[in-house]
Amino acid sequence: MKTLRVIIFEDNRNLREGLFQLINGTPGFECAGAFANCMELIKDIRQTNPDVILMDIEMPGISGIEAVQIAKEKFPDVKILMETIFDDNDKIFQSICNGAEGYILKNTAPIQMLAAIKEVYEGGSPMTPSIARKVLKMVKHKPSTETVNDFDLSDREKEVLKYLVEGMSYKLIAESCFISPETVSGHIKNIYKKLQVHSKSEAVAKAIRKNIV
Amino acid sequence: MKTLRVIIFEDNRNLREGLFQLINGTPGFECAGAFANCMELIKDIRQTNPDVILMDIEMPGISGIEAVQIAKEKFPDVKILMETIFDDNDKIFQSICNGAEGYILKNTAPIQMLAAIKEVYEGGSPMTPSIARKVLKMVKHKPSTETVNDFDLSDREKEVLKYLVEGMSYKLIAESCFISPETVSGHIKNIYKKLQVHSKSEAVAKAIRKNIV
DNA sequence: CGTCAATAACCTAAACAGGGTGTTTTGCAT
DNA sequence: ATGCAAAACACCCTGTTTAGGTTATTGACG
Repeated sequence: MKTLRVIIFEDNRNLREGLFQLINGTPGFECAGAFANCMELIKDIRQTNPDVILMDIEMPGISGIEAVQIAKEKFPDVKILMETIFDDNDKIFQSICNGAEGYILKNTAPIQMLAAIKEVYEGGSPMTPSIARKVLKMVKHKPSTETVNDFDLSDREKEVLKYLVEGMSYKLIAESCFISPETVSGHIKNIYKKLQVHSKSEAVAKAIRKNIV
Repeated sequence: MKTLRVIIFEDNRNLREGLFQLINGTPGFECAGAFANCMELIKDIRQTNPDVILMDIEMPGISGIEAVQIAKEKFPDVKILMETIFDDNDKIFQSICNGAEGYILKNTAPIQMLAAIKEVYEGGSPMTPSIARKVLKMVKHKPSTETVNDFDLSDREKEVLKYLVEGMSYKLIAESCFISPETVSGHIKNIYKKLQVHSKSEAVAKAIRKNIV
């Protein structure tokens, strides 16, 4: 199996050197660089050509979160494993949005740290359970898309509503459904009653917001 | 430390009995029950009073996903660790929404299985890296609310558009803005040009979808 | 001084909201 | 199978709203 090239961005000297030793001392791993900040991020990455980057979230100057964004833009294939002391919701969320693959706490045992490096390389997203817990809460709370409510619309009414949302006139809807415009009008009257609205635009807004479309 | 009471819902007999042996054979763990289906879910939980439930996602009759919902409703404090063969996006997502805490693949090593049980009990959300990867994608893609695009609408135009989305007629908007209906009409013409639409409903749909409101 | 946003007005054809009446289809229960 | 109720269909009428066009004044900004 290929030896994994790893580089480290970590401002704490002890930790940085500790990780360097750990990685270089383990068969199958190789630490191609260990840097105290991200001032020369692009250059550092280019010169070391890593498979995986270990990135501290909290760093002076360019933070790990910004660094992820920059690095991912230039080197989309490199896997990034974030290291953090605090499992702060906001920072995790930002890192995710910027494209980091894994998230582990710094107090993770060395053996698991190495396992995590290997896992990000293989396409997984290792994360410590406490961080995973927070990520789950994000997933659970963000898409507040529920509303089983379809307001008792019939199939035909839903179809007509869909066309309404697309901005079509009664006439166009009639053509799409192969029915007369008057019938469309009839359906729309019923839709309005069921949604309790009085205009196309209100119906469209409600349809989108309540996710009926 | 307290011995963890675990129960299992798993239709595969070999796996069920294997897990039962594993858990009962490990100090600090105790398997209080192992069931082949969720027909008597509530009764089973009440009688065994578990700390953690190991729940197979794929089961005949009541699926693990449904079971999570039912169980969490009656016993909100019990931690649930889902087990699955396939890391199917949709099932994971549903389980999360129903409130399960952890997600591991069935081929996870026994030692990690036990670690996962302990972790859910302690408030974490253990998950195998491949599942975590999918969860991350959900977080990352769900709030796709970006679109810095506000289509160069002026402040007044945005205000008018906001009222449009609320379903107001030109006349009502005019009153809300203390301007004449003709002026509203003028603003709306400009809005249509900028959004490249030709009706209220299209404008409303675009405003909501592109998040201008 | 020119440009742009905001304001205002007028016009016309088309579209819409809301009300009614009536037929055909179709699923469901007796 | 028979018959009811709910959908889907179709048409009419009336007044309102909207889309799209033109034109023009004001004040702010560089």
